[in-house]
Amino acid sequence: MEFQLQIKMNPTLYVRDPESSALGKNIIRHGIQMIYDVGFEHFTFKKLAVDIGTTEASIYRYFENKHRLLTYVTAWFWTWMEYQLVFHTNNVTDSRQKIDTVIDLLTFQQKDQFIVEYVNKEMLHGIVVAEGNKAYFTKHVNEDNKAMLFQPYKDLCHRIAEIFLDYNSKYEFPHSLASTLVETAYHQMFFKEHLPRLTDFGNEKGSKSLTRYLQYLVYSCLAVGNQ
Amino acid sequence: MEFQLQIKMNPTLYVRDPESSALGKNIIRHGIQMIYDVGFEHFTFKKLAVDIGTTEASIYRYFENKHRLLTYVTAWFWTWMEYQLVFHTNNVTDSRQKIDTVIDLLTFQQKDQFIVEYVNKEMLHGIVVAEGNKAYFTKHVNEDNKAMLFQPYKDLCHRIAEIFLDYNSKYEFPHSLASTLVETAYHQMFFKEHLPRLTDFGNEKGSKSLTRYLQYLVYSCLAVGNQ
DNA sequence: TATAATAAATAGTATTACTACCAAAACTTA
DNA sequence: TAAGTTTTGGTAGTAATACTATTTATTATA
Repeated sequence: MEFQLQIKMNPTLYVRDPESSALGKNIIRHGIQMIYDVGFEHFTFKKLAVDIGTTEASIYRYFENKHRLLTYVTAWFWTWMEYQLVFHTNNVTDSRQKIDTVIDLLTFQQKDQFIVEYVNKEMLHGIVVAEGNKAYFTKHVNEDNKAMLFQPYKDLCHRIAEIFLDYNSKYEFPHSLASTLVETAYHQMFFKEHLPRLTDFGNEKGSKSLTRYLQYLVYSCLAVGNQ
Repeated sequence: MEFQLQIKMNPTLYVRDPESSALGKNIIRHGIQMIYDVGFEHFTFKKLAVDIGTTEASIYRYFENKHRLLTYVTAWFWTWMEYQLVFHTNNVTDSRQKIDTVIDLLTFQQKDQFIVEYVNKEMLHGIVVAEGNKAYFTKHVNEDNKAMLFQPYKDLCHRIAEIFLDYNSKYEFPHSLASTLVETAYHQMFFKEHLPRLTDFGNEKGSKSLTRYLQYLVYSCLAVGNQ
C-alpha cells in the first residue's frame, strides 16, 4: 500500500510554487538529477534550462537562485523523513524500537511508504549526504533561519530528541545528540565512500557496521545516568 | 615560551609556495581574513587582489583556484592541531588526560604554543567551523584524496583514534569515533551560534556545556566492553 | 470576443573564473 | 659590469556564471 504524498513547503523557499506547474515539477525532477550528477558547485540554472528545454529566466521565476533550490530540496527531504518517522513509529510503545527505526531511516534502510512522481528519493538522499550541509553553512544562515527555512530539519531533530528523552528522561543533551546522530550518519556514509580512513567500516557493501556504530553511539550516551 | 613554527605543506596544494615570498604570505594572511569576513562563497581572487593591492593573475600563480586556497588553509590548520596535540600530550601517560586534551583543543581552549606571523588562528578556527567541510564535500574528493590533500586531517584523526584505543583497546570504531568527535565539535559550535534549537547549550557564553557533551559522548562510547 | 492577468522567452549586463602573453627585477655567468 | 636567463608579477583579454528588464505568448475572466 502506498500513498500519494503532498508536502506543503514554506513559501519563502520559492518565488513561485514549483508544484503548481509542469515546468516547476520539471525543475525539481531534473534539478535533483543534475545536482546529484555534477555536484552543487558545477550545477547552474543555465545547464538545467538546456536540459529541461527552457530558459534560465524561466527557472529564476521559480527559485531566487540555485542555493534556494538546494535548500528547497533538502527541506523537502527532512519533511519527508519526519513523515516516515511518524509513520513507522506510530503505535510503537517501546522507545528502544523507535530509536532503532530512526537509525534505519537515517541509513536509508526502511522502504518508502510514499510516492511522489517527480522526486527520486535515492538521488535526493545522495544529495543530502554530499551537499546537505551547504544549505546552512553560509553567511546568511541567520536570515534563512529567521525565515524558518530550516524548520523541517529542526522538527525532525526535535522529534528524535523526544524519543531520546522517552528512553532516558534524565539525559541532558537530547537535541545535540539528535543533530549529532543525523550529521554523523551522513558524514560517516560519505567518509566510508570517499575517505575510508576516517572510518572503521572497511569495504563492506551495506551499512551494517555503520548501523552498529550509530546504535552504540546513541545507546551508550543515553545509558549515562539512566534509571 | 613560544616557538616559531614552520609547517611544511604538500606541494600539490599550491602552484607556487606561498611561504616563499611576501606576496604569498599576504595571500594567506588576507585570504584568511577575507574568507572569515565574507564567507567562502562570496570570496573571490579579484576582491583579494584589490585588498592586497595586486592582481588576480598574480594570485593564480600561487593557487589554482579559491577552493585550493581553502584546502590549503584547512590542511594547515589540521597540521597545526596535530602539533598541538603532540605537544600537549607529550609525557602524559594517562589516556584519560589525553582525551581531555583532545577535547580542549577541539573546543579551542588550550592556549597556543606556536606563532606564525601571517596566520591568525582565531580566524582560521572560525573558517574551519563554518567552511571546513567544503574542502572535501566536492565532486573531486577522490582525486584530491589521492593527491593526499586531506592527509593532515586523517593524521589527526588517526592519532586521536590511537588515544581511544589506548583507553579501551577493545573499542571497535576508533577512527569513526575520532572523525565524529572532530566533526561534532565544530558542528555543535556552529549550531550553538546559528541554529541553537539543534543543541541544548542555551545562550551560555563559553563552551563548558559543549565540552561536557563531548566528554560524555566519547567516554560513554569507549565504556562499551571495557575491562 | 475583448481584456486582464499570468507564464515564459529574448536579450541583455555585471561579475566571476581563468588564461595567454608581456615586462620588470634579480640573479647568473662571462 | 654587460648579456643572458630565470623568476616574479602585471596587462588584457575570454568564456561562463548569475542575474534582470523587457517583451511576447498563453490562459482566464468579463
